[in-house]
Amino acid sequence: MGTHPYFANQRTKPMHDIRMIRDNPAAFDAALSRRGIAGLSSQILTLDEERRAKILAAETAQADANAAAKQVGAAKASGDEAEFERLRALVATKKAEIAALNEEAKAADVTLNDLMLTIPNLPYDDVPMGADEAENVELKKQGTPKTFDFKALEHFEIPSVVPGMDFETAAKLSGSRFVLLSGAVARVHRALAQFMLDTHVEENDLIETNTPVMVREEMMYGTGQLPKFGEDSYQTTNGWWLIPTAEVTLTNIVNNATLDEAALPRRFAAHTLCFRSEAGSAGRDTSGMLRQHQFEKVEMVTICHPDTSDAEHLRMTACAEGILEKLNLPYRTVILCTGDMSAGARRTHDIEVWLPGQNAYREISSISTCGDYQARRMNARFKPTEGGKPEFLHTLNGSGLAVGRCLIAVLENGQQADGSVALPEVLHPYLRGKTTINASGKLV
RNA sequence: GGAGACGUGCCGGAGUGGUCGAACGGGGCGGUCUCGAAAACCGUUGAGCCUUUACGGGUUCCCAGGGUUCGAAUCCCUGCGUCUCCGCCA
Repeated sequence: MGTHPYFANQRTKPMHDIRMIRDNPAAFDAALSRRGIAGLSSQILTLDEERRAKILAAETAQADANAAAKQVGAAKASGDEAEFERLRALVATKKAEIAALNEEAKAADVTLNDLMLTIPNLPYDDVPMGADEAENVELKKQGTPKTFDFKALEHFEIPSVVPGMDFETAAKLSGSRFVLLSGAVARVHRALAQFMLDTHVEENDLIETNTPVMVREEMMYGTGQLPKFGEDSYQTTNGWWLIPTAEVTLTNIVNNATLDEAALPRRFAAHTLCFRSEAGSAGRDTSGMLRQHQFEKVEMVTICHPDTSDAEHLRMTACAEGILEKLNLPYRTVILCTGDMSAGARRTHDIEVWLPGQNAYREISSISTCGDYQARRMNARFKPTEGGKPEFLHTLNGSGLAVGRCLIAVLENGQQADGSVALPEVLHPYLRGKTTINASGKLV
């Protein structure tokens, strides 16, 4: 297994800071052990030493050759043919030596990088240890699930919703895991997206952004979808990838850029389509529109100084929670344990909304701080105001929120005994004052 | 889809085989002048890696990869990208 071409070009340095590992191998091992990975630092450092020795040898030979090559011109100019020939031969000899040494140096470098690529990000100390989602820790519970004096239905069973949520026709058009919304349901779906984006722009000070949904392959490496998770996304015949989340476009805004520290933080929000193959999800959430190949999401991304990323993580979480609170939807917020976090995250908060039809909390937002993991892959840095070398930025991303899942939550939580749905007050202005989907599916 | 041009530092833009990490201009930073500011003038201003306690030294990078050459930003090949004109089109 060789290094992927994208990483072979040396523009990026995958995720881990080798200097940090050299300086404090014990801390590195300790953090990884919390993810169930045994001490790797000694293996890494051995490879690192070998790599540096090879580089030193290659560069020394190169320096010799350069010195000789420089004198060649002078020898020729002064007419000293013998000296000219001697130097010329010397450079030729060195050249072969350098080629061999370079090859060894490159091989050592590739070996080290390949190992580093397989290592997940280090969890922060405040992330609870655990094997799987059962060991996630609840941080907050907001709102009380409403008790219904009738059997709460799932969203696709509610009489007023049924006519506006057509899975059969969607299947005819596109297959399974698609839905055709119409009438009041489509309207409420649209209203939700508008409401979320407006709130983020006007109250949370995020920059409204409208992004492409097809991207170059390189961008999928920047945020970490590739090389390992390509089967989760779709690619067009001419090589573009359909974004599985606007995290890809919003975060890669700073791909290969060096920002002024004064320009930080940059906080973006975008409402986009998202596309996911849901490979490996066969049989899960097959009814209703909880899990689709195509869905809409309002995404938040923050690019910030390393010192502020913890505060930004809390801020972003609050931005997402605020949407649910305005919609009067009960939710709980959990911090994912080490075993449930994705490879790129250093800390993740999940927000789960109450779905009466399922009698359960279900994920509606996932908010992660990636530290400098993505920034290293993207080569995204900032120049410190007080001078000095550029440093890697920190990046965060979170849903704010998944529009389709939010629609489900609004419908299920608002359902009434007569089959109608009472809509949250904050949506009324977006519905020209309408407040309810009546039992026959009409917005009134 | 057809035709062509181009890819250089924070930006604009020179450079067609050696002395080029790269002219010149702009921007940024520091200074002189000024009560202060502007203007003017002077100076300074890329990044990665290796090495060094440090000062410093070395090496690589002019889209990427390969080739020619004693020597490449400069020549050749391939790929990627951008732009312009025509056609088509929401």
